[in-house]
Amino acid sequence: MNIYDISKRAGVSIATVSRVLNNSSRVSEKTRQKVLSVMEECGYTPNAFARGLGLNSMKTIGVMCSDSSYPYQAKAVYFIQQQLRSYGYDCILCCTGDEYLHKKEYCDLLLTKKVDGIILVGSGYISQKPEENRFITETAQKVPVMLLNGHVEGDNVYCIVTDDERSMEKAATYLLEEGEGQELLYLYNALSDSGRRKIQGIKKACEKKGMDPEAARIYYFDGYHEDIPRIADFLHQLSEKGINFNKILCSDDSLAMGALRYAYQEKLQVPEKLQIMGYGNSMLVHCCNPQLTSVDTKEEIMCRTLVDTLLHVLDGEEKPAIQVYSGELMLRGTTLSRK
Amino acid sequence: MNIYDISKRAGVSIATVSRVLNNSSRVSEKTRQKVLSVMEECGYTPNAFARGLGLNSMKTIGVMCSDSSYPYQAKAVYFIQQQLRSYGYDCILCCTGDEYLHKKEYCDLLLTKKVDGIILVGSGYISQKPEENRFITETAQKVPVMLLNGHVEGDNVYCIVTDDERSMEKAATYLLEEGEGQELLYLYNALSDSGRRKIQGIKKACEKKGMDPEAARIYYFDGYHEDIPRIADFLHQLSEKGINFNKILCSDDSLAMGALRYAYQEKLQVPEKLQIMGYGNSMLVHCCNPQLTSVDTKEEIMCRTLVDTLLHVLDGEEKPAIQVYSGELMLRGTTLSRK
DNA sequence: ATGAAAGCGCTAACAA
DNA sequence: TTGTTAGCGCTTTCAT
Repeated sequence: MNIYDISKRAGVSIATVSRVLNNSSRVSEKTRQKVLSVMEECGYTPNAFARGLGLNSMKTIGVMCSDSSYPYQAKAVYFIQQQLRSYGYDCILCCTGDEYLHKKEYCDLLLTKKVDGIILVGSGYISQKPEENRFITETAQKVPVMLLNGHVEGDNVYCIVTDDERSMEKAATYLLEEGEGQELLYLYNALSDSGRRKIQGIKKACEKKGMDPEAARIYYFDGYHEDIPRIADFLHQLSEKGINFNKILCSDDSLAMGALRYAYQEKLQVPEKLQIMGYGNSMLVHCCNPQLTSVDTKEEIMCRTLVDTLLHVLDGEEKPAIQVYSGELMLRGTTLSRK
Repeated sequence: MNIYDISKRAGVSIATVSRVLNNSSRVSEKTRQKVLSVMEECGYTPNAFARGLGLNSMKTIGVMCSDSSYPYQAKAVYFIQQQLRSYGYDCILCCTGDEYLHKKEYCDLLLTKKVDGIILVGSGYISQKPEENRFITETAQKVPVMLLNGHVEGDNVYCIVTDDERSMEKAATYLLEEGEGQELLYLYNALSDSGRRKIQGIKKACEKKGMDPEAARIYYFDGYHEDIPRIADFLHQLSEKGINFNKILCSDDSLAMGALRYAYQEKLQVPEKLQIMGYGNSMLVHCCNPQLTSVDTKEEIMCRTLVDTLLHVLDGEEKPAIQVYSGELMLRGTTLSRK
């Protein structure tokens, strides 16, 4: 069943059928109805490949992330997919891992598949080495590239980012001001673009409190973010080494889960003896006792904006290259509350 | 840049170029090298749409799930995507929600997009009403349909399932045998196919212990699985109503998080006063104190098997219609350990 | 408003 | 082993 069959049965030419298919206005209402009813009768659906060949688009967007099972990315992928569908677009999902070459290869793969645009989820796609970001601007010469939480300058590249530096600065400032002492430890496990911005925020907060930002207790946990027991161990080792802290700020809620486990193992009361703060405001904040203070990064609205922006760009409209959202501190039981 | 350009520059016909593209053995090594080098030079990649039109396939698989941000589904989608890619296939992700019509519509949409196969993630795709499962068998007349944790009979439908009934029976039996009394409460929040099998397992365990399976304390939490505070409230209300329990078995780890919150709010010591068991063995098991006893459902191996099976089917091989995996009890701190 | 016909870039049957 | 050629099912230009 193809366009010829329909045209015969409807007593028109294939051109007319095609026009109906593409909602052209240059078809009389009468013939349009006739053609539509024949299509209905036959249960006809146009061949997507042939259509793609003619239109040079199959209305699909490539969505890349390092690992879509990570809570943040999982949410992002979900929101993006939903929003794309509302515009009639589908998404091809690619989990690239963290290696530069894989990222680049997947990008090329998606171009080969002739997607209409590419979305990079997470700041892991931005490197400090400019040459490792070139694949993004190069890709953008073919299709619009959208970055969620990453920033790179280039034609046809659009960035939707959280103001991680300011958000982390706010979070750290809060902790430094609450409770006794300023033994703040910052724990992170991603060396990404946003990871670096977060660290800047921490240092800024320290500086403003008259502390030496270079002496800030900033530690990198080199392991899988879901490996809660190892995170706890890591903190234990730091403490064994004589590093003092009574406040832990984490780059991610799951790291904070490790911090809570550490507190439990060491029988440190939270928040009296140890304050803990996460980042992301994921479902994990409710999975612990007391509940976790965290920073809400407005993920859903960011994803919707990202997709809206992309679709406007595909429509040829002008759009801002960067759109920044601010994080919001969600105070809960793992931190002391302001008197 | 197309196949004609390449053929001209390489001094061969387009048929030969096409053969090289498709790894045909009917090309001399010399011309193959010549053609390949020209392709390389020109940075040529074949047009995927034209290729799809000719081959009637673009090597894409449709992956449907209700909400890819739910931890179980997020993991499944990730494993499936990775395994598909290792075979050179890509996946189009669709989040359908729970409504029957949406599921059916997405299925049709994927067929329209001419995917080579469809994977349904989660038992939510199976209804008790046979007419609501018909879209699956109908779809299977066009492309192979794979079910992860759902079971339906039909040509070209392949099911990879956890033995939820036996697994839940094992879990419930364990709880009934440990500690004082048999006040076991079963909490679930999905009325899906596997949800029903789990309940059967609970009843069976009760029966074998000489209890009336119809009197079993089986409760449905009608809410979002991530809404931990509401789950805790729900348990509180049950207890207010005079329903006694000192053991809670949950259909899902996130429900168990709610149970732990409840215990915390009521100051019930876990596991001494209240034993809690989850299902799924997700990262959440490490996010609480004590750590959560749960049932490991072998998600990764199931997903790999699913994709392997699909690819063999696409190759025309014969494959079993059902493959069943057993769950494994992972004992941790929220349950009493066997003496 | 409608139709004829020339692509789009590839595959594959058939011929050589 | 290689080339010729007829599709695949659609879009779109150019007539009418």
